[in-house]
Amino acid sequence: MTGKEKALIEAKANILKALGHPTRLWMAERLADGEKCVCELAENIDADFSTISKHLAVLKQAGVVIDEKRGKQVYYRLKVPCILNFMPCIEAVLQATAQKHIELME
Amino acid sequence: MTGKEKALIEAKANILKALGHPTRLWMAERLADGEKCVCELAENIDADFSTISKHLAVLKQAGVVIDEKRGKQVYYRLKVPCILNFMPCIEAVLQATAQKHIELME
DNA sequence: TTTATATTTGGTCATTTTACCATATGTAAA
DNA sequence: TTTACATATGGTAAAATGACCAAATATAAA
Repeated sequence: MTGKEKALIEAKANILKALGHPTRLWMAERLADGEKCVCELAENIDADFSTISKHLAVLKQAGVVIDEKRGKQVYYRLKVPCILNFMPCIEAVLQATAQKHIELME
Repeated sequence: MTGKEKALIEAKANILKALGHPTRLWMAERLADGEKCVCELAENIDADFSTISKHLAVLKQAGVVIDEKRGKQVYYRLKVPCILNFMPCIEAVLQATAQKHIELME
């Protein structure tokens, strides 16, 4: 594996890792239907505001979202919406894993 | 968010997290063109065998791969191949993040 | 059987991650 | 300009992760 290939794999893994946390994945899914300010994203998450802010920073650093400050608020949106096209497949994995998760999908 | 929704998000995040490590992502991509035994996967990875084995265990636990022992060897394969359909989009994210990564994609 | 090969498991340690609190920063409203 | 609001940042402690080594297990070959 060349250095370039290695760097590429690392960059890709980094994106998946960013999405690999329940809070961050939830926020990314929320952004599927358009931008939201931090306060809107925070509404349904039971965590400190600082925690939420840091999760958003991780998504931003990974290139999954971009932010824009407008007035007092900061709006986040998906940078590349296809990100979420993946979800049906992820759910297929869960289906295939049956037993343990099948009831989640009903 | 109901308990069920929370559990679902956690399960999905867990799959993404499993793929969110360079070694594991690399192995998953390797499996795209069919099953491989651990020894084959290990060939191009510079890490202890025990480390590789543990990474495979993570992928297995997440439901990304399944294993089958045949003779002295254990063969792994993707459980739901669509997993890798995601990669073009991941690469699109890298493209969009330009500057820092653009040279990786040439 | 003994021995060699392939893979997994258990233990340990350094590093990373995540959550919270407190505090800082930027902007709009009073 | 104060003040209030929205968000980010720094610090810190607890938990999770990842890497290695040593040892266990399973199977095939001698």
